[in-house]
Amino acid sequence: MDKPAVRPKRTRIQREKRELIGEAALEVFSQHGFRGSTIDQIADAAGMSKPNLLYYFKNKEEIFATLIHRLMETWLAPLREMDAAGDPQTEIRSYIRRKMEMSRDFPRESRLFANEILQGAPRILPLLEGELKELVDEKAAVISAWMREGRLKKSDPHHFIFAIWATTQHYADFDVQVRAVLGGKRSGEGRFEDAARFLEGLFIG
Amino acid sequence: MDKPAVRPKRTRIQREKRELIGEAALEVFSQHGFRGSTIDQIADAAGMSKPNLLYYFKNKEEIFATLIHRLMETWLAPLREMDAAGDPQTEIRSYIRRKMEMSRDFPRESRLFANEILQGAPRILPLLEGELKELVDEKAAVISAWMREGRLKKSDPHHFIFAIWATTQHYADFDVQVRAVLGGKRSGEGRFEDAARFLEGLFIG
DNA sequence: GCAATTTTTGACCGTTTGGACAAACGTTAA
DNA sequence: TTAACGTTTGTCCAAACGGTCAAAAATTGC
Repeated sequence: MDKPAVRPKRTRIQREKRELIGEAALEVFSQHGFRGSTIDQIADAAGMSKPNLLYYFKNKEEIFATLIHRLMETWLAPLREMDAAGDPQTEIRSYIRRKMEMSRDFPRESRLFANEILQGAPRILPLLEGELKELVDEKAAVISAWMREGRLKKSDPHHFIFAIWATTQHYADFDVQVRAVLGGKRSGEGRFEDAARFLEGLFIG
Repeated sequence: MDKPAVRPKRTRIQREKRELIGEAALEVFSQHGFRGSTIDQIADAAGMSKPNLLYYFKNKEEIFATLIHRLMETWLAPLREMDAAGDPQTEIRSYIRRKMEMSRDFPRESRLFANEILQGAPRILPLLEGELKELVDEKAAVISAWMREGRLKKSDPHHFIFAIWATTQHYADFDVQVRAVLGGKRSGEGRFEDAARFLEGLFIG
């Protein structure tokens, strides 16, 4: 209905600059949230002037929307990879590993996403109710089958998936708290490894 | 050092109005975050004019700080109640229940807290590194003892606690997503009950 | 009833912010 | 050389915002 009829043709510079702005915006937005970030901050982080930035994105909203929509793909990839034909334990373990790696390697993306959901998901609610729900329902069915076959401990598959999301993303979104509680000693980079091992035990063991 | 030397004496009206403002501010802050909220919005929600509100709180920051510090008490209470002398299974189950009830009954508080942590906990970092860390270390030791005695499945007690936080708070903080994924049918109020049962099975079963 | 005190408000101010715009600058190719 | 096109910037504006202030209104204590 209201999709962009034509994909705008972009020059090399436009592609590069939009990419550069996206990176800068991710940095800023993930730290201060949408309302807490200013176009000037993003422009500074991207090393350009505000009007110049607005030459590439028509407004602040569009920068944010572009970012979060691009992010959604990356975000769902690990769940997509879960293979019904594989071994349940291995599949779950891999899923947890991948999600944990994302928390470790892309904490800004995780926080950006968390922020959007916390505010009520104003920009991506349709995606959650559509694409995401479909994917989760599909994978929940897979997990459910595994449970019926006695290859995985029985429980509610939807809440099972929620629990994996919650626990893995916790290490990105609540990182400050995790580090504060673990204290200097154990809050080195090893904490992600420890957490991953713990979660495997929790969800599989 | 820099503590308020004297607790300011407050009239009945001051106590009532500060309470009223707190309630309004919780509503607004939990929806839009600190920077996304305006004093006018809070004043409106409290049914008073902006200057009037600023007669009770010297600025926006003070409203927020008051809220979040008051919240911390409530937030830690359930963990405080965990009793080393009790039965491990019962204690863990009660803890999960209480945390789940808080997500159901005080989602605004949960989101306010999540927001603060996401932004790097600028106002409560000392509390996290002090009071919270001490409490968690203490309870982790209790859990650890239970595990050593073979009364609870062995795992890392700190990550065990994190996992309970993450999963229970998920149902408040990511409520929109949970409801979107569960869809109309199963996203009624029963979802908290379902989740609580699932989590008991996960952490105890 | 009245003076002292507390509470409330309208008007106001300086700053920040998102965004517009036209003019300048740079690049390319006929 | 010059026309065409893409890129960059300085300047500007209106709205939103946090916060002040003096004065009016309400309440309280005697």
